Amino acid sequence: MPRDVPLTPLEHGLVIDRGSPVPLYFQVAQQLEQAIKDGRLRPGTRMANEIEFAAQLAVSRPTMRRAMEYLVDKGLVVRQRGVGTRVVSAEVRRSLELTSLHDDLAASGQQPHTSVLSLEIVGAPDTVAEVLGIAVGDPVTEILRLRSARSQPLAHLTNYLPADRFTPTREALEGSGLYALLRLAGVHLHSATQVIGARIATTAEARLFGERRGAPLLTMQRTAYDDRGIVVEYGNHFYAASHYSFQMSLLST
Amino acid sequence: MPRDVPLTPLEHGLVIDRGSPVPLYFQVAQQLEQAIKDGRLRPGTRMANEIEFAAQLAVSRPTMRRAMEYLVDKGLVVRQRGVGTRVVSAEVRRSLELTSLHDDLAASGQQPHTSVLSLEIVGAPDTVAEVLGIAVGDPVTEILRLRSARSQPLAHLTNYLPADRFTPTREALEGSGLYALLRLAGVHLHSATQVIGARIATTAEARLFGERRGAPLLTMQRTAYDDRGIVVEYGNHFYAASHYSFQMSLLST
DNA sequence: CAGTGGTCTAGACCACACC
DNA sequence: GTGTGGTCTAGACCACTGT
Repeated sequence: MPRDVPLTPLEHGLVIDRGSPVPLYFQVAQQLEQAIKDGRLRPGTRMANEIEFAAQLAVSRPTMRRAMEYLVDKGLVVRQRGVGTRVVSAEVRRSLELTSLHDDLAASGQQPHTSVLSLEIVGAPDTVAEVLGIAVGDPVTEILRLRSARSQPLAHLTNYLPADRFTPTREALEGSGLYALLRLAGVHLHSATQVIGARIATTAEARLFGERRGAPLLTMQRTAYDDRGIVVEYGNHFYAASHYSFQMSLLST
Repeated sequence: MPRDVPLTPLEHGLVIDRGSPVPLYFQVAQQLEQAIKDGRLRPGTRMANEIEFAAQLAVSRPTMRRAMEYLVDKGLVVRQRGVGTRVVSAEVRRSLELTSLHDDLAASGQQPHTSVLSLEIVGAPDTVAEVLGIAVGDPVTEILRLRSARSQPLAHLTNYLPADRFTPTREALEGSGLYALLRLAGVHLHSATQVIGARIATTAEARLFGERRGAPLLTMQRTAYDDRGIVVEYGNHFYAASHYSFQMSLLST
């Protein structure tokens, strides 16, 4: 009788709306996710098995199963055959709430301010042309931005986009992140690769951040791809290491 | 008739073995993955729809579907309702072959060499105790390693593990990565969080890498969690920025 | 042994994209 | 329209874990 801890009965207030366009599995998954996040399903508790859940919610087992898989993919729950399903610890959950492809700074909750230093269409320099897969001199949108938090400049961002594709306005760029704007413009982001390194600031770079020459900088180059494998954006950024670091979380396998 | 490009017929030599303990969906998924990776399914080609695939392989549609979802999750394929399934471009695919939670250096194919500088059980210093969730002074395994590639030292790795859990041998550590050893020891890794930053090397640190004081260092702190939310490992590392950078890829959403 | 999650089937209907 | 992927059902059997 593996009821070491009493099962979590379904009646945690889950309701499903069969008239909604939202898929059933997603309705269930989201409500369970919320229940975990606000503590109604406590860390370490065993959940009822999927058959029982399915029966009580009057959905089929595959549908219930899909909801569970969603939680597993999000790292909120661990399943073991023959054992059951448990909610992960609060600490792990907190650590997983960090983002990755999202705008770096927005997540850190420091109300960042972005000023556009420059926004123009230029001929692609050779390194940019190579990355974007276009010819040297082809028109690209070049965006230079300075990000600050608590009026301390933290990051200098340089981005290149193929000019024919989409060119944001200054105002839009000050209001939201580049990725959000791309999504609004109907670009289907697929994936990105990035390289993070470090180097020493030049005098001019250090001055940007109110530091001295020789200060450590974090650097990041990122290339973002489209659904169709086309490069959407190339970014070359540097950050004041004394005020900024990259935080990320990883799920196993 | 949306057959802009002739569908990829099933007969790319896929075979399934119903006697195998390997799940059907996985057999199919792996063979398709292989076909994409070695070019038999070329980038941009449309694949036959899942009904056709299922019929030709004599599996049910949900099973075929699950194989497709595996490819989507790996970023190898893009699906659009009403349109079809296409293989992503070769460039995107290559960019996605980079790892994340795996051993950093192993993937870069530089045949790294690891020397164990020190391996002992010590009382937990306060920061370590806090991260591992144990009391200050409790026994922890402390591992100091130096990683080199092409006989150039690149990284200084410091790890702490709860001593009661698992203590690797020197020999094992020189042969394989810490994470591989943990897995062999039956530890179910769940997730990890890491922080990447930069700073300036002290004289002693610089000497390790054959550099001068003031050289830029990349730093990384990582905390890895168990299935059950217990901290398995805490690492505090620094890297010679002139010879090392972190490369990673991200899948959208 | 009983209980759990993991796999698989053979259907069905729906939502969306394109012509 | 037609064709595609997205959702959903109601069963079945298997594999693993624990007692």
